[in-house]
Amino acid sequence: MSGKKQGVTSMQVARLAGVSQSAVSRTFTPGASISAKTRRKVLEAARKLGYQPNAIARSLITKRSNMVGIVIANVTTNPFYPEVLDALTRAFQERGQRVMLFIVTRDQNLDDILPQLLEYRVDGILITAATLSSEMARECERLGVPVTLFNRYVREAKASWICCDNLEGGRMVASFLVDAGHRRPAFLAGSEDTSTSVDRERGFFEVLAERGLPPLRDVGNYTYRGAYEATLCLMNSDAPPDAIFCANDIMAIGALDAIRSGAGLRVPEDVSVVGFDDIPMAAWPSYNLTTVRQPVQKMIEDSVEDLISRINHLDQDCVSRMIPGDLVVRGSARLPQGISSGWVISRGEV
Amino acid sequence: MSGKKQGVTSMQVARLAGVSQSAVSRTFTPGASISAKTRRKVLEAARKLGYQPNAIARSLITKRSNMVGIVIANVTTNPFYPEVLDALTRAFQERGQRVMLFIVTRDQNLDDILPQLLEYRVDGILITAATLSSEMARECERLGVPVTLFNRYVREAKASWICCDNLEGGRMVASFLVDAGHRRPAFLAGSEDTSTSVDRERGFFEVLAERGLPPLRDVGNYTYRGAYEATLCLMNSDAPPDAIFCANDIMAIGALDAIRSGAGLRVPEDVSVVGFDDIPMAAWPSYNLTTVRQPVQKMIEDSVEDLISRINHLDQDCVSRMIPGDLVVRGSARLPQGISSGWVISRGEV
DNA sequence: AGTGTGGTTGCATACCTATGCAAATTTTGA
DNA sequence: TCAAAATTTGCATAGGTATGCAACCACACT
Repeated sequence: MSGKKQGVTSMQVARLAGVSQSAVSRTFTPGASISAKTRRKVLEAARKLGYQPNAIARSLITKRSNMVGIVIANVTTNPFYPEVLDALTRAFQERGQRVMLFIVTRDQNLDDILPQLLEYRVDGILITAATLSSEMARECERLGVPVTLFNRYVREAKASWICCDNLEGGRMVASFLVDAGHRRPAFLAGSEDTSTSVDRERGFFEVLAERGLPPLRDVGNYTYRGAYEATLCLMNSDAPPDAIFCANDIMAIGALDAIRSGAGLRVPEDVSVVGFDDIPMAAWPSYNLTTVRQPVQKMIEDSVEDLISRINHLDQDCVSRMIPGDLVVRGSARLPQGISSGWVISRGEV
Repeated sequence: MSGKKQGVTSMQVARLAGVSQSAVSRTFTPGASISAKTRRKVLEAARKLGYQPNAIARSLITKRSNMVGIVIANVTTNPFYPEVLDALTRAFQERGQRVMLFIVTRDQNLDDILPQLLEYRVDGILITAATLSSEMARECERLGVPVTLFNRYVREAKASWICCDNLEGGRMVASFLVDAGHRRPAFLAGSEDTSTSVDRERGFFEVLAERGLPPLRDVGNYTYRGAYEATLCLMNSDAPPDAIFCANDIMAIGALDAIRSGAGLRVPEDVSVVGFDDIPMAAWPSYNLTTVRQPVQKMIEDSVEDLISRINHLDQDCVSRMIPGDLVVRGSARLPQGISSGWVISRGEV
């Protein structure tokens, strides 16, 4: 604690400019009542002294920190989330909100994290790939801090959520595979305790059940390696699947590599592979992955819009929004009659 | 602006507990002089009211925000950086520093961004994959805000930097390839204006010049697709290279795919490929990439350590540290005599 | 000239907490 | 038991800004 930051204050600027501290404040407050002349004097003095308003002091008095908290998990394990973080952060930056970031491990308990955000009186909180206890939701509500969930949903808690329609996504893939003639499609789960994986699985098996097909499955823990090994295991079983639907793209890529290099089979001639997310890698020529595209841009826009809007109108209602994904048809899965590679199929078209 | 946050203040807690506001403050200030009995009364009252100290007000008076700014670029284009961001954020979290995040486009001008951090009186700033104008460096110094650069270095500016030894990394790769008998190794640059790419290239061509070999090169713009196309272009030229050293792993993977699927050649029999970073994908069986591993953990630790330490001792000197990377020998490049796949070669061993 | 009008300005205060200092209390030691 | 030492407590103030209010000013209009 040596050395001294001697910040320049509005008082010092006021003295140099020969005006009151109020005038300095008003100069830096858009829309405040200030004449062009004094404004000029203040700006001149501020420039000379290298003055910059103290956002901390401002927050204290306006009760608006202009900071939002972002809580995110899975940044390293799934390339989908860096994209999300990037887009979210930019969106908030553009709207004049600073971002206070917390990275948590998969579904780590947020009850230790949120208080750290609330301490700083963030104006709002956006939670991605993690979920919220109802006590914490109540706490945020009590403090008047709106919360928006991205890709998770909640029942009772007073919070908005914007979510890709994972159930319908799973259904689309199942229909697509069965229509293409597959009789033994398997599901490769991410982890048993994330709603995204669970919902994709449920939709998938719902349709298989309707078509009278058995529910094959294994777990890949959302990782390349986990999927690689699980796939080898599946393919070496007595009755191997003829198609694999993976809970995300990274696992689909792991499955694909396992089928080709590990098991020495061809994709999609011997086995079809379908993923979920549509990360940039999915389009790479060596994978050319058929997958469900999450409508990221739309989801981001809606989330940010909702949070900002509720920050400005604290009485506004929460939104609950399921956004459908599109099936992007590439080369890693056999095609049903009448569908060509390169198609993008939206919900209801199949 | 409707609805009211009526935050609970230390004053209200004090009244309920029948003590002074000072007592409340001291209860929440580690090491402050407070008896167990009053402490208990205060905590009880605080619990009843749902009180939580206001970090904003605290920052105002202590002149310590306990926030650090992280500025980062390339989060989406290079999987190396999400890893870095993740590790950095966790490290700061563990040390009780909140993270204020700014994501910028590649080498966007930071002169617009940093003032936004300084407004909030962050205790320190860490800059990754972007660089700092000397005016801004001076500004930060004037305000007593230490700055640390991660993977960039600066000459005159008063800032610490921790950087992978890119020059030496380039030299290692060149020696390795030439020793393996390559006569026409090419360099695939990231972008012309980032020091990482420039230094890797310089080290690479230094050694080639010493060995009397010509400097082949092209540019891949740090992306998979850019590398894919540039590689095809190289391989279709009159005198194609017999090895390609790429400025990062993502490009190396693009090059690899281009050589195999695009040009129909074998790796490493026809062409060797070497990358830089050692992202997780590099170890995937289908790529099995020989690459230079950046000592991420060490770099992270050093950076965070330096910044925190300089926050606590503002007069402390800045550090300038080049950390050597290791050559991780896998299967994408032909081997020199006496070296087997699976080796990790540190600087000086070749 | 007088009155009214709209725009500026400064004063004083509030935001919420931490902390130096002196007073008050408890603990220690003989 | 009493004085001295050690600990705890409350008072008052500071930190840097925004803003309601009343005073002020310039100007136009009658």
